[in-house]
Amino acid sequence: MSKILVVDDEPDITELISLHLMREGHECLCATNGLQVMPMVLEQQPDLIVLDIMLPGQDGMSVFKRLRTDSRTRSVPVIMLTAKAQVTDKINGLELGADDYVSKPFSPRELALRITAILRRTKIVTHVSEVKTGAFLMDRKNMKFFYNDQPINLTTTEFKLLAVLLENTSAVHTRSELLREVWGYSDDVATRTLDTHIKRLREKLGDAGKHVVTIRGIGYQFIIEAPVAA
Amino acid sequence: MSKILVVDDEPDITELISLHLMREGHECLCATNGLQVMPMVLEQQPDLIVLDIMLPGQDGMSVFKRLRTDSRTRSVPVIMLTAKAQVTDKINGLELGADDYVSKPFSPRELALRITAILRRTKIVTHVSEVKTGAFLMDRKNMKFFYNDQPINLTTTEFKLLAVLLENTSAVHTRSELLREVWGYSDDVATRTLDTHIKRLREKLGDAGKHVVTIRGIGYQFIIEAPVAA
DNA sequence: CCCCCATGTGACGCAGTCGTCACGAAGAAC
DNA sequence: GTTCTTCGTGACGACTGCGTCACATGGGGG
Repeated sequence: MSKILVVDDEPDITELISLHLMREGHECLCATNGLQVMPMVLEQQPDLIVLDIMLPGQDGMSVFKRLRTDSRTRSVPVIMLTAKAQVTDKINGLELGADDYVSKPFSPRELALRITAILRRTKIVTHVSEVKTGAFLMDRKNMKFFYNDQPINLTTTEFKLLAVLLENTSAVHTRSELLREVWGYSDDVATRTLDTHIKRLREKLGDAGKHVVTIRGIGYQFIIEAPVAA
Repeated sequence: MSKILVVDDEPDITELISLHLMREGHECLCATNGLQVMPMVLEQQPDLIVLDIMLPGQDGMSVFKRLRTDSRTRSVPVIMLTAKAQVTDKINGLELGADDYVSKPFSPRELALRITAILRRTKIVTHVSEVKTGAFLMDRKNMKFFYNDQPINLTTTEFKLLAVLLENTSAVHTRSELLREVWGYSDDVATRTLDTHIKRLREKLGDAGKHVVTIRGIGYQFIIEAPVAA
């Protein structure tokens, strides 16, 4: 049940494709002119785009480049469609960052399956959200945290706090920033809760707790570089 | 700089592939027998697998099925490799959930680019911590969950449970799978904990609780399609 | 050297969450 | 319809995690 944008100027092809896509249970949008693409993508936010290279108004390749250079559309998967079956073109498309490449004449069933494959990947992989920072590994999916491959059991609040600190290890995170990010406080509140949780975090981190550095009068910072031993 | 497992029994092909992969800066592992695959994947945790359909010991298709039915390996992208270029085989592979399909003879450069395309997708999407599924929005970063933009307060366990269910809305999640994924139970345990948490989840979801469907004797499934009204 | 203030630390009570159990309801098999 | 199994549900006790407070510590400015 995904929203798919098909961009092609040949009515019989778009019809063929959308027929198959709808049969698979997808919602299907169509555009026939390259200039319509960006506005449509921004407005409709499709889950995937099928893009013909040959287009009137603006050729498909430059449409594709625009999609990939705009941060709002960069992550939308694109399958390229073309009549030229030469390997060089195929490589051009993939090289630019297309997710797949299908040459005409193509089996609409195969296209539909390739679409499904990419959509599945998009969804599955989203869950692989392990972020490694130095000897620290943050596994968002299982909400687990590892230091030198040793699992460390953190509570929800501790996990969030550490996540914010690890998000940027070169910046100092002010007290109000942390209170906002972790606790959702919008205005400055004088509370010792943050201090207590920093303490608990340091305790659980053991040796690694030294990486959590107090910036007096400002806030806290997670410093990766080996902290100066006491 | 990704780890890639190439499974093929033809030395010249594996050599060709690994040469190109290493040139692109990837780390390359090889297996020549289907039986080696599962252990290697579990131990090495490759980022992507290139799998030939024709293998001694165990044919590629059944290796692939095993990879896709085990939750520990389900999310690893697989590119299928085959000598049979017929469309039917192509469809077979994609249908089973391969991420791509390349027929011999193939351009090693094209294969490398397809690999890069899939890896790029894998990585880009990893950073998107918000996953939208139908009217449901799961925000892993802030560990928040929304239904029709209404925030729903979930506990850690409830969040994990729902995350696994939403991971694949087209599959039934068995009781043992859920107990393993959420609670970390490795062997089958007879417990009513799961039932209770399903109940609590349904309560908190309110109307949307209907999407959590019991598959009697098997487990549970999150079904997006509008549930049959009572 | 002294004082002030920011932070560290331990203790405490409340609220929320968890797992278990007993009982009832609902399917499935026959 | 009967029986057996599976699942839903409510209640309960134990435990964990949380925020607050009081007091200790320690750095910096005067």
